[in-house]
Amino acid sequence: MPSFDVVSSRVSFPELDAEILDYWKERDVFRRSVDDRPDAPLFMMYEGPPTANGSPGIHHVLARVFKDVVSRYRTMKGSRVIRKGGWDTHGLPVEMAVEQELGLSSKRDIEEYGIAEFNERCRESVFRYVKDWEVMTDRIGYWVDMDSPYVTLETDYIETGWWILKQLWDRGLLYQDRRGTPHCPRCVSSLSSHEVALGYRENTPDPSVFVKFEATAWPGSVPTYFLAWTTTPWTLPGNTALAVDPDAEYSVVSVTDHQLVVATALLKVLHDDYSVIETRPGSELVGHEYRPLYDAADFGSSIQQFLRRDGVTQLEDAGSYSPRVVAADFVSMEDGSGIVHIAPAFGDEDLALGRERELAFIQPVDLQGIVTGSYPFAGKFVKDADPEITADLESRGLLYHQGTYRHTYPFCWRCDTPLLYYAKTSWYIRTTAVKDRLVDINSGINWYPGHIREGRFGEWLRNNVDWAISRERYWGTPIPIWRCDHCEETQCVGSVAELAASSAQDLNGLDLHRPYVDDVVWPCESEGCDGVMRRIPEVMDCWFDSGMMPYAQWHYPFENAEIDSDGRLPADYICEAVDQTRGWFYSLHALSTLLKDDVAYRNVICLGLILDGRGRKMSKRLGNIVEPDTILDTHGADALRWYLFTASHPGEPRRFSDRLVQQTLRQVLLTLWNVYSFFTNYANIDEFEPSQIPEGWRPEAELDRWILAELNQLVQVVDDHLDNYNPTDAGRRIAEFIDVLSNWYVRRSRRRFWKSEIDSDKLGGYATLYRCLTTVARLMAPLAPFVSEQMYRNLELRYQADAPDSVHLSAYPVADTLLIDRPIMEATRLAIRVSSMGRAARSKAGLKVRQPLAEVVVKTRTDSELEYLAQVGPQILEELNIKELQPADSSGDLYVRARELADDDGDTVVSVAGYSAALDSGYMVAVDARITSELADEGLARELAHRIQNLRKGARFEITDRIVAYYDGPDDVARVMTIHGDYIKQETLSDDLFGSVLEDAAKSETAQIEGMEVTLGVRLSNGA
RNA sequence: GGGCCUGUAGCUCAGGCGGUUAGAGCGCAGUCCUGAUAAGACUGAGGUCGUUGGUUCGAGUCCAUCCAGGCCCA
Repeated sequence: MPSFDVVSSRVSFPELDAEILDYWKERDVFRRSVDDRPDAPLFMMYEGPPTANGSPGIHHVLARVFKDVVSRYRTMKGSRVIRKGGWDTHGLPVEMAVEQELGLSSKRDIEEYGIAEFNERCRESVFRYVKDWEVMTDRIGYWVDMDSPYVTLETDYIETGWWILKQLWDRGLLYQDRRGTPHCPRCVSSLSSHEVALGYRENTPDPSVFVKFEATAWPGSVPTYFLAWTTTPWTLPGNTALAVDPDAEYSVVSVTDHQLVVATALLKVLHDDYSVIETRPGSELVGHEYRPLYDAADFGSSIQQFLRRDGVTQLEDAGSYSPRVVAADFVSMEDGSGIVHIAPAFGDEDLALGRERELAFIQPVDLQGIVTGSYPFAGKFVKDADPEITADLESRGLLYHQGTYRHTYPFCWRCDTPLLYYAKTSWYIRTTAVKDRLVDINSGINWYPGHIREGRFGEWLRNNVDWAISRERYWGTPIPIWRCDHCEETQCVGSVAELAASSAQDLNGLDLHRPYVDDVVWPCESEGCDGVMRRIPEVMDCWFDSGMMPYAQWHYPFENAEIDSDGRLPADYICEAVDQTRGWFYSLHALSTLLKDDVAYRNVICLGLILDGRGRKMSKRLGNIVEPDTILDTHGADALRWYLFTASHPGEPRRFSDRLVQQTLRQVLLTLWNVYSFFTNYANIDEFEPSQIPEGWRPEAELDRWILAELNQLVQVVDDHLDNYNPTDAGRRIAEFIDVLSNWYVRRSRRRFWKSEIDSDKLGGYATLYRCLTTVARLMAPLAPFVSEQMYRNLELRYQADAPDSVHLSAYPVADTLLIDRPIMEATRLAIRVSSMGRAARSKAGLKVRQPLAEVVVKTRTDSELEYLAQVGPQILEELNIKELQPADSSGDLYVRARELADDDGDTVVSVAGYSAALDSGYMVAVDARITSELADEGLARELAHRIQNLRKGARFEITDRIVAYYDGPDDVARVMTIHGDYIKQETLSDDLFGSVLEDAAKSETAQIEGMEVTLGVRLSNGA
């Protein structure tokens, strides 16, 4: 019975993945990795909930594997890692998709279709791709609790949200206000500042118009106009004032037959000839009245006005208005004309100024962005009305100039409609009340990369504005505020029980969504009021939903009130892409600051965006999302994971490339696999078992001491990197180790394993390689969970009955620092370098490695390296196939002459005194290029042995089969076959070499060797 | 306009505190090695280390400026 399962060098990683997935499922490994250690320290990972209304892309895989690697590492380090899956199910994106499917295009359509039915469709749609997500999650080896995920639409989840809002309400942090709010006319909803942040688009063209407002009582007989600038002509019908800087100087200039008033500093905007008539400060313009461009009374728009009574400013109906010039402190002297068009119905600054100066308020546009009233351009969408307004003004001589202005303008992050600023009431959370705490608490968060903390995120927090949380939509967490329809009575409801009590109804089983929750009403209890308490129509921003997951996933505080103290708050670790800075990272942080005055997460990896092959951001909208399935089916999960971890540091953006995944596979995973396969093949031949390694065994052979030194240093470094949330450098270091393990350790050790007897040297080799493979398997388990599991099971588990049955339940390796032998590491590095240079020297002189040479002269950079050279000389000689090594110093004749011949720029190989010498950075490796006839014979012997080996291989003999070889060729061949017969026999496991042609050879060939025609043939030996 | 990040070979990326001639992988051309390897080694072509200044005996590295790109914000 073989010691280990036979490992073929040909491996299908996708098939291996499937086998391992079955194993995990069978043994319930993931659940046990959490549940079987109730007393272990807790490590909390929060899953940022994805929306499952679309299939997952490669960028989702990126985030998920970075979440997984940390969780698996912490598990192996002994923590109990809680990670509950979650689904984000509410919000505009969901509504958008359903609207599209149903062919609805407005809120009116939705209401005609029916809110109940519409929301039912939304509910269905968000689980449509859950299966795809589960399959992907499983397939990439992301361990997360998908059996009991939190779901933002569930009653318990919503109830926690209500509780939170009630807390804020009681503290006066939840309020309603009329503001100039970014508003999407297609979605007919306002957006929060962080949603706006998601949709800025640069270089957006907008009209740039300079408009003339005619002053009505300007002294003198020449018509005089105030020149104002705007990029939104559609707001002009809403104009009720012009603002000037009272301290700036304004000029009155004469142009053809009229006069214009412009800030002196901005006279450069005038294109025509003009002459300055007079100048006066802005303060002297204040109070001047002018004729409105469109008198609201003539076009059917209602006129209201801000009036201050007893210190309270309110809007009241008015029959007419007289627009005038007012002073403001925000008038720019950078662009425009220094006179700012004010429309309180739109911009936030305009609205504030309207209140302050008791201006008129005219709203000629509805919430869908359609111009109302009887304007010539009524019924048009505002952006379409722009050119018509401009043309109309031009025909009336009120347009001074028009052009195009390119600037960065916000668009709806989901539907790409340009946003309008629109004065309306919304609900806000007063985050500005805790702004300092937001900033302070952030300084205690460990950000990767570190610059995010003070940079992007810190900057964002320092510019914090109140969080607009209401959405005039349908599918979302309903805002739990009930209001009397007659009086001012308002109640914020903090739980379902409270709602039941207030409404005196049994609400068991009530769907808290609209429209059902809207049906819960009760009589107003205010004295003498006969009104009815009804819920306000708005639902919550879906970012609020995701931000409250630390509490809502446990239905806190209705259940699990102990999370405050049991380690489940806050998270130890979260990880999402950088676009969540204003999204989830913020909503978690804001709510945690408000509710707990503490961090929501201690460590966070902020991933760069994943780009497509052309460097563009991947998004559903562009349709350039890479499907993970194809990659997984061809290269396997470990290759994809490894690539994602190591291709670039997590914070950097990365282009995704299938080619590079394949490269990773070959270079790292296949190389390791081949070492593994090599080991098991030979261990099986020799019936090596780990139990044969003596207790307290220490490596003796130089190579063994070297690779174990490298291994233990690797353990230290990798552990340190992973402890610092850096899988990238951890993976890169492991890959470097695999490279030297394969290309130096195994290469140099092969002959030790070929020996037929098993001695202590060979046993040392097995012990060493066994330790390397088992240690690497554990080290890389968090990164490549599949291949490491397979190696662990075959190498360790079958020999340790009491070992955990999964590598992911085993302990992370600990370095044996006593084995980290620095001198031997440096010596071997020197051997590798000298060998490489020696090969260069041979190659340049056309001396193939199979041809033995007499001597190599090595000059090192420093004297201390000469000692190393003595130590590793035999390795170098064997590697280079040379008889003797001669050390040299900088005064050596050969070195001096080589230096003279070499150009002083760059590496070079020169030919000097019969030697071929490679020079590099103060080193020289010179090989004696002279080949004696003895050396030539030896070279031929090696060549013949090599040919026979190839025939063995071609005949598909077993590695251990003994054979008989036949040859036919010139005398030289016969001579060498005789002189070096023993060597050739030993190398090729031949019992006999016959100088004739074998007719029925298992394999034979006739070839040109060193200019001679030689025929070789092999067959299995029947003797021995 | 402001903030943060990035700029090194055709591509993907390394280059602690400033220090001899700036590296690796992939790709291309050629040679070699191989009884673990789907691999590996060597050679060649390919670099104004984004630009321009500065500090220094010495700058890919530190400072400033500008340019380009990305993300974010006004």
